[in-house]
Amino acid sequence: MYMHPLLIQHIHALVPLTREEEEQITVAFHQKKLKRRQFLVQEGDASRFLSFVTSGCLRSYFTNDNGQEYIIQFAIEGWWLNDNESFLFDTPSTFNIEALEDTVLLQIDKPALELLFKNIPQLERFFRILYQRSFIMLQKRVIAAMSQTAEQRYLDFSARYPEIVHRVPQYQLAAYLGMTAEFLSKIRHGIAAKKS
Amino acid sequence: MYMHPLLIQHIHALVPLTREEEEQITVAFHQKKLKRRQFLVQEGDASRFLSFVTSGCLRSYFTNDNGQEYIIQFAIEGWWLNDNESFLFDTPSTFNIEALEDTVLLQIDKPALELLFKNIPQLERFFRILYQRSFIMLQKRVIAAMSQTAEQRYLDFSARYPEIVHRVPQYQLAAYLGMTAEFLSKIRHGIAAKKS
DNA sequence: CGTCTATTTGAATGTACTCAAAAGCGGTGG
DNA sequence: CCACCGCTTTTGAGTACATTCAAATAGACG
Repeated sequence: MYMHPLLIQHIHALVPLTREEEEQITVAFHQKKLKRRQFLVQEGDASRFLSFVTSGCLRSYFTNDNGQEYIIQFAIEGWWLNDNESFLFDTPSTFNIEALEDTVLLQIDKPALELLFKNIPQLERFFRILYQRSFIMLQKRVIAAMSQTAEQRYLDFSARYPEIVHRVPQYQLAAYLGMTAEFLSKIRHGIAAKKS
Repeated sequence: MYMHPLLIQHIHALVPLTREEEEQITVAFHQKKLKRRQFLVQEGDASRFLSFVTSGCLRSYFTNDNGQEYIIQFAIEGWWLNDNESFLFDTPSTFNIEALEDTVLLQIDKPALELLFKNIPQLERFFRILYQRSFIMLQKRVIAAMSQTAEQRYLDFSARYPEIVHRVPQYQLAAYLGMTAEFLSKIRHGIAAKKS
């Protein structure tokens, strides 16, 4: 069975793996394809799988009582995503994950992952480092949300993730950055005016 | 040498440990005491130690170009803290950690921690789970910062962490919640008025 | 008690939001 | 190839939430 090499590359970049371990990891994951606008997880579902994106683009978001959507994360090739709380504690998912493009994922469920952890301590280490890094990134996002204006947040994000900016619709970028679509439009207008 | 049992209890709550492993962990940490207002880390320092609080209270915060302070985290008994980015990547710290009360910590440096990870795979698992949970909490904080009013954030925090609310000065709570001290005062005034 | 720090109060201001409507854009079918 | 439809982005006016600055008041600690 063909399996995309990106996953092993990705893990191997942080921890050493033997050929046999690579093989064990590879067979533990299965592939899943999603069409654009298809949901991977919907609010209320159990998020049974941890997913790694090999191609495409998704968003995870939650909807508040007023029906307003807030995007928690975008994920493109080489990114992991799932509802961690649902996956870790076996609770219903509090948010939705939707494909923004046709997407291919590699998935693993919790029992299979626990088995891998047992056989391959290096994998536990990999995820320790991965979550530690994610933690650092999220702290930066909290600081940005608290201390920066909407324009600064947009400029910083554009500089850091230009690829995502041109792949997702503008109103979803606004929902990620914590502002309204109208206001982001005005910010962009303002920036364009300054340049000339 | 006396060592506070809270650390081992804390780890043991998530992963099993043998007596020997407990002993190994215990001797790897050393105790550090801080007086109120003393700094554990200052911006620009290398954050060489990972710290676990056995008593007292600290804050980690960063200062922006205008001199305004934003609190990233409070830590009381049973909490970990450090500048993860500085610790993980050996870069200068971007924020400060200050004791808000007389405080006792257990500390470990990176080489000693790596040695423990090598000898005790369960400890790597412990930190994987710890960072995963921290990640979940931070995602919630991002969502709160984006989607809730200042009053809602204050009420939610008060309900979840009443102990911290009464231990730290109000202006620092404001700096954690992402609002000015003046506005938090007005919020509290408004809530008191509603109740009567 | 006096000094320093923290909290409260008020007025003016600013940043971002809401609502409404118009304009732009991309795909689809005639 | 053009016309239409739905979705996205833009524009504008009015408003709300939160900030800034200044000053008064309250509290804590030596």
